[in-house]
Amino acid sequence: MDIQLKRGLLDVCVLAAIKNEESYGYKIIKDVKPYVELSESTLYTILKRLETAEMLTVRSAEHEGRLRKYYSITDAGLGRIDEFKEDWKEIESIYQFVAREC
Amino acid sequence: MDIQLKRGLLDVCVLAAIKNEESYGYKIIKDVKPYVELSESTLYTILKRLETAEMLTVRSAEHEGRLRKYYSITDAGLGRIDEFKEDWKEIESIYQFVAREC
DNA sequence: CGATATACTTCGTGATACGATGTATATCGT
DNA sequence: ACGATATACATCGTATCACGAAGTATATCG
Repeated sequence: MDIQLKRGLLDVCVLAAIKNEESYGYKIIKDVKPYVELSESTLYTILKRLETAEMLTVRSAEHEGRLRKYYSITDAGLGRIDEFKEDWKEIESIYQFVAREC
Repeated sequence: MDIQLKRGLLDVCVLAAIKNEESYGYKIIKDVKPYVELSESTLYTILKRLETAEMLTVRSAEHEGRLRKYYSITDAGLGRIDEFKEDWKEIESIYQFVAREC
């Protein structure tokens, strides 16, 4: 998919991936993969950004000798998803405008 | 609407605005306005980019003493719109993923 | 005659997706 | 026993891009 099109979709995809239960980097990538391709460098950039924006919280825990950082969504994160749903109406009308035959 | 979300949508909106008949900057902004807000500086950047990518062609003509640059879509431009329609299927599935309740 | 609309242009800035690269451990197959 | 692969997180540099600000210039309307 077009890179530019992914912008604005990725943040919200990551939030959706931790919406129901906390998750960690590698799992998020796998969960999101069926919908969008997401590289590790991109994901960790996004996670840091969302953390700064207080849309998620982090806790570190050891899992089988390896460190894992578990991410949980906050109310602000849930609010971000709601905003996206609002924006979706506009996006759909844009699609109609672009795809219309005449 | 979220700026990041607009990326990838704007190019295609501009192409859609000249899809059926040639148009010019000021008119494109007005035609697209009901769907997305688009500033002049953004539009002219986009027009230049699309021209470089050979998705549109330009001709200059005088109109009531003022210069106007008329833009027409090319086959590559029409192809770009088709690509967007393809991407749309993915975008919709992303929306389902993000907006699902569970 | 000033405000507003039309019309195009350039510059600088901030946001951001991604490839490349690096570190480190666990598991699986042969 | 050992190499490949999967798991897991991190950093850096680059290219792309939307936008506000500011500028130039003419036409129209009240």
